[in-house]
Amino acid sequence: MVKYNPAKIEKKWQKKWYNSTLFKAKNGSKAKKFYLLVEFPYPSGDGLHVGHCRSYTALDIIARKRRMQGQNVLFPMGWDAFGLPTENYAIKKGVHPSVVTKKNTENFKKQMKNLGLSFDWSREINTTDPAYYAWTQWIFIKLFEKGLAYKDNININWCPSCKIGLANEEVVDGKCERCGTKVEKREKKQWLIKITKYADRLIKDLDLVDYPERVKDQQKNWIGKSEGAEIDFLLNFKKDPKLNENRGSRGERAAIKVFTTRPDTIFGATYLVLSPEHLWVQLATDDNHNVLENKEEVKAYVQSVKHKPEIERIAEGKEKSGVEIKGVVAINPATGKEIPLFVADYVLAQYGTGAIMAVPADDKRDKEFAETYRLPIIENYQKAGFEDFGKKTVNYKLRDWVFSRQHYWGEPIPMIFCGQCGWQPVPEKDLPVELPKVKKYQPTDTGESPLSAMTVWVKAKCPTCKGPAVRETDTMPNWAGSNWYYLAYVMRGVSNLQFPMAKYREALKYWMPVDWYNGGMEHTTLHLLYSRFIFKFLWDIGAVPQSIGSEPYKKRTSHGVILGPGGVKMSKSKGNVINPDDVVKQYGADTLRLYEMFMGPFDQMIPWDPKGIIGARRFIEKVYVIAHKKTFAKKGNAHVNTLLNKTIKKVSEDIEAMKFNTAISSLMVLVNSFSENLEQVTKEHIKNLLLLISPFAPHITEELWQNLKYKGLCSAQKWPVFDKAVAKEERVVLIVQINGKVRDKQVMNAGSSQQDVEKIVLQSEKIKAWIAGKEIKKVIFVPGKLINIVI
RNA sequence: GCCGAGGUGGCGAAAUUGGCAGACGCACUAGCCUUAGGAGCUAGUAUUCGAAAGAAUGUGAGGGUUCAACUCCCUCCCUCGGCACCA
Repeated sequence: MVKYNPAKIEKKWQKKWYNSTLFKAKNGSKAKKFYLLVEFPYPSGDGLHVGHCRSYTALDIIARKRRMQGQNVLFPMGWDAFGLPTENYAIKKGVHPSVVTKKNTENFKKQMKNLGLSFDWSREINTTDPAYYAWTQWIFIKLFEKGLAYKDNININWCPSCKIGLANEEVVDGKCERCGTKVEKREKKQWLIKITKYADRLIKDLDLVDYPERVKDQQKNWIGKSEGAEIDFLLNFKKDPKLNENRGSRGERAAIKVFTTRPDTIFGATYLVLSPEHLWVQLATDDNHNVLENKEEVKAYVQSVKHKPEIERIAEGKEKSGVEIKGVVAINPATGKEIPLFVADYVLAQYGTGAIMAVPADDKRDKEFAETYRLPIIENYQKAGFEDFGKKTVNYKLRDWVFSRQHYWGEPIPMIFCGQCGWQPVPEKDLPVELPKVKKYQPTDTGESPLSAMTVWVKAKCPTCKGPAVRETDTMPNWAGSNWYYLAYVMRGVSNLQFPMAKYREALKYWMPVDWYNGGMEHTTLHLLYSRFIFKFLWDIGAVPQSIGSEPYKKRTSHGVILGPGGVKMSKSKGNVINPDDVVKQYGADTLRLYEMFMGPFDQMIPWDPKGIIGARRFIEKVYVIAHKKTFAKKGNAHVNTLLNKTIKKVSEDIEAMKFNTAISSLMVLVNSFSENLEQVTKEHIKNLLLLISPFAPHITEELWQNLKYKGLCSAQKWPVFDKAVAKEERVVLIVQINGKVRDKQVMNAGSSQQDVEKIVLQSEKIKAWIAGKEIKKVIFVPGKLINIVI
């Protein structure tokens, strides 16, 4: 017998597959469509990670099985290639980022092919391809046209090391997600996208999709909807009582508006707190006003907060700080009593109205503050009706999405600024706005994008008045390209992403929405939320057909992270990174695939066990030996027949439920049983075994399929069908319990009645000994399973 | 603090309309085979007692429901993930 040589076998079959149309999705096919998507990678210089292999293999198994079941499967792959590591590498080595990207994507693709992944490479996409980002820019323009993209001077999270503005999502523990440097506050004009306008729908429409509960919960939590009321607290100016006579244009008195989710606690409100950034505080402390008794003190406090880094402001266990605003008091509308005003940084400017009514008896933070500043705490106060005071309103934690980056390696924001006409979008016919070649990729010290140094490129004509104008030099964040990539795969099946959108209507109608989308939990409040939002927007403006619904992904699953041996995180610095190339070289791709699927539950974090992988290799070799047996039985062993049928059911169901570990374990049980009953194994048995294993270990099964002189590719065969009649066991082991404890086992016919079972059981010596001298109180009988005698 | 997931042998784990706890794999032990083994084959492997048959105990802790609980209910502890001065 020839020895199992994965290196040779695997190359051979990969060549056959990738030169065929086996993995190609067919536009307009009558077969049931199945759009299976796995998050496309950022092609880093490190190459594929074993974690990539795990989720790709998992979905590959599903894709292969569904194809065998006759479905028209779209299983595409591409590259999310804009990003900082590539840019940093380019800066260091002086190579253009596009050159680095090309090298990296080629390596990734080669590695994926080495694993035998059944991607439809004819639809490959790359977010850095100008034909691709023309659309990313087009979407931005649509957002602008609908008033959902705007430029505003905001306090941004600034990483002094990367010299880049960060979105809230990119700040972890007050530090830059990428480099770990402490994030500072910096005021800067930035493009923002109004995702907040979609907050409510992004929560509500979660009811329409099949996502894991933890994903839904995390998104809801992140959006953070809370219902409450806005209540006006009238002001009483003590220092300058004349102001109390002043009325606004509609005759109203000056008041502070607060937001609360508990208007019923208003009788317990003993003071108000305004955030340092509150507009009223700014006005009251400016040069034109003189209503406060301690203007300088308040001003100094506001200044001190402004320069405090974010981490210090939110530091855990930090004592609350603030100052009283003297010379003005507020009137509690419920009690009519005067209460003091404070400015304190524990109240956030961005949330609600930037001001709160403090109820120290009911709120932990207010209590802390009240205790520090010796403010009255009313323990037992009258509860108000929810709607007795104020106006009902809703607030969200979600903020608008900061969409500007001061970097080179990203999509240029397709906007032109004209002194006469203001911000104007680049006309569609001029898309894409291509990234110009620059000499230096470094961000500038002023925080401007490197593109700003390209004076020739920056100069532009205003699309509206044709006067002199300048281009926007900021680029988009690296989430921009992945907002719509699931549409790009569909479009690639029609043309190479040419305009206009109308071209793709039929294809989109056929393929969308994505039937099953797998990705990482770390994207739940980032990419997954962003892309849902952008899809809803495109749906709203009719860019995609209405018939496909307002959610891009029908079903979402997520994979667990692979940890290094011993359960620690894999990282270069710890030196515990497993390189899939090495594993393929040593054991073969089929072994790697099997092991990664067998190591544990797919959605769970799991440590790599360098020894464990040998089990997967042994399994393949066992199959190899069995399939090379010289003669086959004519008639199969009844037990083996039954087991095979049960395994067909188990494997089919387990693949759909992503219980790959138990699917493989049942295949191992089957193979072990084949080995034990080798004389009674038929060719048909082996054929079915190969079909069942083929999605998991596609190379070896092709080879054995060919050796057995079967026609065509194993991967192109029909998936075996479970036969209920054959799967039925005739003889079963019946458990005999006394008082709920197992005392005996009896083999008998599956359909035996209680009387028959009792007769047999009561004759057994073991049972006789147990019941001797005792009275039988009760007998519980579960047909085909168990009998329990209570004595 | 809030939300979510989880806790089972030496290790990864399996078992859910409540019905044999530990399937499958790794590791380990003994034996066989081999010039050799980091290869292969056979047997064993939760704990305690026992030569064995067998018995008792056992799924984070404690209580409860039930003929029967890893599974359901109550109280508590621990680990991991996410969010967090969001009023």
